[in-house]
Amino acid sequence: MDHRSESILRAVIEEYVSTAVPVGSQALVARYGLGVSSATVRNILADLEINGLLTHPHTSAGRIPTDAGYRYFVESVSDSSVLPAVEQLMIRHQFGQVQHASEQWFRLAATTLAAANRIAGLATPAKPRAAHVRRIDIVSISDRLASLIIVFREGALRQVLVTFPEAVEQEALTRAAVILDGIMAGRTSGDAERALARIDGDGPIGTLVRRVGERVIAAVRDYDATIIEEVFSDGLLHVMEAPEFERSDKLRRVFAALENRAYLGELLDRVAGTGTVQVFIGAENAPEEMRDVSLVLAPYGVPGRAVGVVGVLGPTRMAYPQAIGTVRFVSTLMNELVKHIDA
Amino acid sequence: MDHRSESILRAVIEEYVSTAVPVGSQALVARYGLGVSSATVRNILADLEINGLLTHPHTSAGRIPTDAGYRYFVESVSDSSVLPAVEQLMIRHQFGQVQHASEQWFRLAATTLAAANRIAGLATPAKPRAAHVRRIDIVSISDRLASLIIVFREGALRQVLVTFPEAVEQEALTRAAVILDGIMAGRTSGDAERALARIDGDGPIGTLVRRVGERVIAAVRDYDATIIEEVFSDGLLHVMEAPEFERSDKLRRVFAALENRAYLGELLDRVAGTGTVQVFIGAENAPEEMRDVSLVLAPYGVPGRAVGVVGVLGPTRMAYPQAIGTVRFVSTLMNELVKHIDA
DNA sequence: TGTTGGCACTCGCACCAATAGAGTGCTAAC
DNA sequence: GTTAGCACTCTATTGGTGCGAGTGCCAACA
Repeated sequence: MDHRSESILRAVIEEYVSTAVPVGSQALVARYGLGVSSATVRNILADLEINGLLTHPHTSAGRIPTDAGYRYFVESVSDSSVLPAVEQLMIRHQFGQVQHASEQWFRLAATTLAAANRIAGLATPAKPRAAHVRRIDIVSISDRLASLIIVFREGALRQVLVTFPEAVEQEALTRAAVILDGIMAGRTSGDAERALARIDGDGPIGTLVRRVGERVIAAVRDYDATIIEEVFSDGLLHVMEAPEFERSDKLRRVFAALENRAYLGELLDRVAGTGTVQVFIGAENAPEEMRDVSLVLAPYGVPGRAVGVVGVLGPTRMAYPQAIGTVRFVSTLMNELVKHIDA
Repeated sequence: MDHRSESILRAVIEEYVSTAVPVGSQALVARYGLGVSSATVRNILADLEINGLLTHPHTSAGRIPTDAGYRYFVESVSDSSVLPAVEQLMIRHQFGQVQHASEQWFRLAATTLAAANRIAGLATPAKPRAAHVRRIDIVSISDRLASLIIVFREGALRQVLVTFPEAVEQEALTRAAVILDGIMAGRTSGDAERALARIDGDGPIGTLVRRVGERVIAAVRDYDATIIEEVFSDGLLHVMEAPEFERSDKLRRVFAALENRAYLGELLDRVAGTGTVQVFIGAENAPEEMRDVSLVLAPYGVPGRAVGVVGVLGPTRMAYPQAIGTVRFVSTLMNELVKHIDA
């Protein structure tokens, strides 16, 4: 494509992203020093429309970018979008504050992305395909009730209540925990199950170990089966403020679609496969409800082991370069953080 | 107040709650067999308006309830609103499914309340004023990094990362954990701090215990300082669908006010003090942004120890009797659940 | 051949007036 | 105390009008 056409497309997108108003030929020559008359710009706009990069709400309105237009734009700038050093420093500082509270990382990632782009920020904890148990602990709560705590190698934690048919002492629980810890630490659910099957001994401890062991395996399997453990999000209000969603129920459907995590899980797979920032624009999203929003997502974590995703969600009319820059930066930060844990 | 006036007020509220349209005298006589003419009803409506229970959007419109009208209505019915047995059974069944996963209780409570009332459901975990440590565990992650896990008597869990200046073996960590567990179990942050101060011994284990102990105390203090640990919510979409919020930004402000937990913390205090279902209608809410919504809240937990709150948030035009019934029921369920844990 | 000024044309939007309809408040009769 | 009747008020809707923004096209020009 023509260099001039390209810069006009760029100008249209820039203008439309910031004003949300269809942009006409006169506005372009007035606000962007193009060195040509509005008539020439009109011809070029018409060409861009024929090529499917722009469209018209109605005959006498200015142009707005199509999904394909945004796509072309994103392809042409994505590599060059780097976050300014000042902002990098600010974000890095915030993450420094919470580096010891791992459950806060995701919340902060979502909040940071939301605040930096004034749209919705998303983050999911890194989750492995097959979790490895790192530690098992059992805490007595009352005679017949105990709390089983499973720590995964990837840093996640699960707490399960276990009831017993008769009273069990903490001491017995501790011994059972030590045994289970011994046979299950470092194992996946399948390995742990096989190891548990080899345990024999009919004494009370043996029974206890088997009973609790089954619960451990069930919990690990359950964790494995969960595609996305949790979606931390922030700044959904920002998206509500966008004029395209102000008086419509489209956004409600987007939220509803987001609560069902199937699509996000699918995207996670695709993003994890590439290992870099990916942009999904409007109708490129499979679910009907997502056709009016765009997602900018990046994976983090250790490929092949635990992987999570961070990103933003906003109207297709979104400042893509900035979004790509912040998402890329936050994903590298998250990478640094989880690298230490998933050793 | 007159019995007839009261039943007309009731009819106005019932009608307005279900239609969201100001209700006129003719609609009342047509749909509710009042046995009087519309002119009589008009006189009564005028009286109710003088008493401040109803109001007028404009001269030629029907009546809508004021906050005071809802308040009067709620006072007159709140005791009698009990959830039908069928619904009780369904909800009880759902809670049965997750009885072993305590972190899911709050999520389920919010979801249940939202679904049953088609408005937003809220739930906060029960949190004590001064937390007691039940168990301390330390899991080595790498040479100089470990995960410190604190289990509170009330069932909550905190995970903190701890770094060390030099390499530390898991064995040393385990010994430190046993010592810390011994001196801190059953203690509040203050007690634990005093107990830690009495520990001496300059050996590597002593240093380790002090180092980790400080982190434990910081974490417990941090937990104590948190008024509300987390607000689980569901069904905010339902509220967005209400016609009064469909094309306005009021709801955005409500959400924003809710994210700042100060007001919810204040309400928690007030609700916990009474021990029963409380209703906060429209302008009875202190924050400006909350003037257009009502809250129906109930405490659960052990008064004086850990207390949490469950409830619903919706437009002032809300089916109060049903909301009160479900909130009361869910709070008793939550009571049963936590009773076992906070022993 | 590409660029430009000019101009007719289209369409949305804001504005205005007229009208229908819902509902009230008041009065007089029962 | 209740009711029918009626004038009155206010909203929401409808249809018509004019304005302005912006396009598309054409003819002239470099």
